[in-house]
Amino acid sequence: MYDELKYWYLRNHKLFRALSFSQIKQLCIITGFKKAKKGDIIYFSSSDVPRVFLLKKGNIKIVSIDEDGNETIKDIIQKGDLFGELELENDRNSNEYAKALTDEVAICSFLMSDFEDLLLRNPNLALSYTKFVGLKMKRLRNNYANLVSKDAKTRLLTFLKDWAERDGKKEGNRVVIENYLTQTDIAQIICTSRQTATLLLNELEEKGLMHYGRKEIIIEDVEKL
Amino acid sequence: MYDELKYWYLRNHKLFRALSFSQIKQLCIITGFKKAKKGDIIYFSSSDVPRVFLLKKGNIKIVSIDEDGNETIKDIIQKGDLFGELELENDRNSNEYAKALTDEVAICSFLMSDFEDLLLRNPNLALSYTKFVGLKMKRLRNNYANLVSKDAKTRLLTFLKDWAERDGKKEGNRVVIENYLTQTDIAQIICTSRQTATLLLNELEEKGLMHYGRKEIIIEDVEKL
DNA sequence: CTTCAAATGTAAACTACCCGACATTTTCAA
DNA sequence: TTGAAAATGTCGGGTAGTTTACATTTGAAG
Repeated sequence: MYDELKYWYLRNHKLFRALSFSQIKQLCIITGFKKAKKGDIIYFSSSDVPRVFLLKKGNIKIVSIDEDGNETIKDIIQKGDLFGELELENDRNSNEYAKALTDEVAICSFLMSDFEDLLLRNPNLALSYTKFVGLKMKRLRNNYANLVSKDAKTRLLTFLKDWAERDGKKEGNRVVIENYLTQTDIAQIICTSRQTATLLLNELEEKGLMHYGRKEIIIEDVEKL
Repeated sequence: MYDELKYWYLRNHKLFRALSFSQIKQLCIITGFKKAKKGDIIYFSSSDVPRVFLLKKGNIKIVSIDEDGNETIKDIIQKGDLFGELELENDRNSNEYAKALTDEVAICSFLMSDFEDLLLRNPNLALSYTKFVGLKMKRLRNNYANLVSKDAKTRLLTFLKDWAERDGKKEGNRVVIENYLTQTDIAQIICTSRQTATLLLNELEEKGLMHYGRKEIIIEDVEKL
């Protein structure tokens, strides 16, 4: 029954839809399964065997700590996303970990070596996977271009639009986003200081363009952002 | 004979080493081949069919222009690198082009669809390719982290070390790099203004740490950078 | 050998943003 | 309920780096 559940999770991912039952099974047998709640830390690039993870439910952030002890947000992972050693190269020296942003986070994982085997036996999957990684790369590129040429305000706006697009409930031009990020998180994502982020958010609020709440963010008109 | 040459180029790339002659041939038949000299512009994300490119010889930079007409260097491609629509997704709306940085640039290309076919028929290649893309992604990530948390001076040093590592001729701790970049290029790569880059380079020169010349760059002691 | 455009050097004014410092509010566990 | 920690709000000084503006040097084409 537990196995059935895990099967369902994978089966429902567009990447794995093309697989046969036995192929899924092959992954599933070795699959790890983990639940977490808000604030929990999930290590994955630690002493363990390299794994690929699939976020089944909730939201998490990938954080890395540099020599000086500064936290940097590397990525925000949403339901249905794959993460971990996507490069299929184990990379021991990066000290990254994941942190649950919402309650009820569910993650399943499989061994990288098993995944590789599966890719080898399933060229179609390999191709899909490559495209998937490519997509991630494109997103990263966009962020990069943004960071380089735009100021903090523009970056915030871009981020908000993006977030609304990906995660918001639309009602015409009005968008409501379930907010699982603090202003500090947002600041880190758009690469600015917390104070600047706060300032800019309040500025938007005063202009009546959006409302920032700890539980949800309401954008009155996405077009006007 | 011409075909033989192209075959050799591909054959010599680590990515394609595992392929049989006929498989290479499959790619090669449709392969485009192009030569360029310094300053030439090579369009690739234009009206044409989507392609994957392999830089056989020389160095090029990938540049994109944003709405305001600002040039941004997206990537520096070196001999042996694949580039183009690596995501295997054709992306019409990005106006990027490549520009030759050295004389005697040679590029071969193949149709994306052919490449996909090949990947489908050759799971091993698909896996290698995925890892290759992953590596690119990791590099991009590093740049990103650098840009976020370090100042211009550190970024310049990191870039120089990196360049020396990848492209320099070492004689002990002394490294000579063939210089195909202008200071403007370097500035764009490390995301700062030309003036700042000039300033920093001259600062390093005064300290006797390196010599910047238009033809070559000499780093007296990489360790001390 | 000229000429002209591109590359490099230099300096001052200006500014977006960081950083430290603190007040206020909210949340949550004890 | 209450107290402490985390999140948010606000302010001003300091500064790295941009921008503008111009001078000088280099190299390649005619």
